[in-house]
Amino acid sequence: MIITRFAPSPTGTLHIGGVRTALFNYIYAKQNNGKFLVRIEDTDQVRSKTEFEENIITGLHDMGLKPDADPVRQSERKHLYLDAAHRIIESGQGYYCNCSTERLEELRNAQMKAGKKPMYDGKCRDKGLEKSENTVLRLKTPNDGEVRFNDLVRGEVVFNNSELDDLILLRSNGTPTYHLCVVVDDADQGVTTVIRGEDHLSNTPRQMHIQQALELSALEYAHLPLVLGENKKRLSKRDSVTSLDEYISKGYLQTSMINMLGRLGWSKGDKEIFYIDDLLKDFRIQEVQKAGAVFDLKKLDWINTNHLANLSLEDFIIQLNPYLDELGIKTSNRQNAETIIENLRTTASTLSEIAIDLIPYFADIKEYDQKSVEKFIAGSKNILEYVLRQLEPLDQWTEQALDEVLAKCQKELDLKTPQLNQPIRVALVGSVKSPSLGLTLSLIGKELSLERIKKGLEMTF
RNA sequence: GUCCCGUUCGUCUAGAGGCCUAGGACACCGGGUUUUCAUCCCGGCAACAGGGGUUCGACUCCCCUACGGGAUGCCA
Repeated sequence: MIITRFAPSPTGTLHIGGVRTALFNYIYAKQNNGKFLVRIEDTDQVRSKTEFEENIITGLHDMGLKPDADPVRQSERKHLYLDAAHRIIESGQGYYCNCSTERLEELRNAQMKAGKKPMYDGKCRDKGLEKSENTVLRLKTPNDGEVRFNDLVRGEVVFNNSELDDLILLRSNGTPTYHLCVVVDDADQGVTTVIRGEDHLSNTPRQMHIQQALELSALEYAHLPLVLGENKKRLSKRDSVTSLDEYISKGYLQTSMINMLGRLGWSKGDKEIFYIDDLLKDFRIQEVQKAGAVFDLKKLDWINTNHLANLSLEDFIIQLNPYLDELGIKTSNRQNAETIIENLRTTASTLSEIAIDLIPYFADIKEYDQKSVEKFIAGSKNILEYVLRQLEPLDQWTEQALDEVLAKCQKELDLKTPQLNQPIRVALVGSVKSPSLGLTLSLIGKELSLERIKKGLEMTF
């Protein structure tokens, strides 16, 4: 059975690159009737925070990437790593080293100066030192030969052992390092396929050596190209929005994020809109691009517009509600709330912006667009007064009736449509953004419409 | 510095030696529909990093250079 895993370290919130890695792991597992696991790599006690761990777990949950077992924490499995380290010592494949960090530093500098690759020179390799307070445990890495593996996205990858040094397995304080933990955990959890970021590519041969020392079977690998920011550099908080929760709070749908991330670095014909089921059916990890891919916010907007449009009204409202709540908007005070939302649902590409556009229909206008006021209201006293007089006696406040009144006004005042409509529109919603005028009036209702027009009148001269 | 990986329109990509006058999508620009906005429709702009090979023929294969990224930690 195929078992994949997503192994984040809780040193920050879940970012979109991580979501993509998790997504691909999830898809690959599901496509093979396998399991998708989550492992929290929290061995860095200084930087790891439980709040980040929670953020990651809820983020995965929000994305619908449900693990097939409860997440495990490396901090709770130390005994496994120490056990493994012990076996490596016993089998003579590791050794204690007491080289000081100063010596290592000097060594590195000297090697770089000489134009060589910096690596540990194996000074303590055959000394047979005993464990003591200032010794680390190193792995005896083969000096020659090569490691090769077949990467699902890159094809065959080869590393010369001569490029690899004896890496540290146990720190002098006795704690295990990342490489040991990863290898031990993957084996313990029965992981068969490691799908991770390209930044781990050169870690792979090291980990394979640990596997060999532990007599573990080799794994299948897929190294994903990195998600890049607009500057073509690795996505960083400095220059772009990286955190999943920021996208969620801006009002991008879960399905849009999945679509965007799944389509990033991969394609299927001319298709652009994918839901998780489409990905499960068509995605092939072998088809993902080898080069890094820029995360394009404009494209995300477009994708979200499409996903929003595909929602039923009922689902749309369910998705929208939290954003309305966020603005303190109550839709319960209007019996035609659904109709309003139905007619305004395409005003923007994110739920948070749509919620903002809905303010005039459910609450007081927060602010009038000054330009529109100057352009359309300021000099329209006569128009507004006239329309107000025509509207006041109207009993049938329906779109059709309103359109008729409007048409009549236009004829009698001898105005072009926008000349009549725009001033009224701005008075009604505070900007030039609204559905057709008759509809807008009917949505807002008689009482409030008249009130707004009177208020508009106060802005004229 | 050294090692590894990568390089098609601004962006995501199609392209596995002749199908390429390099296709699609987003963005952008123009036009149309719409009383405004959004939607929608039509059209346009725009790329094989550079140089050498191999071949009758190269975006596709090989080499070099350039550029970008990653690794080089008692971080993960």
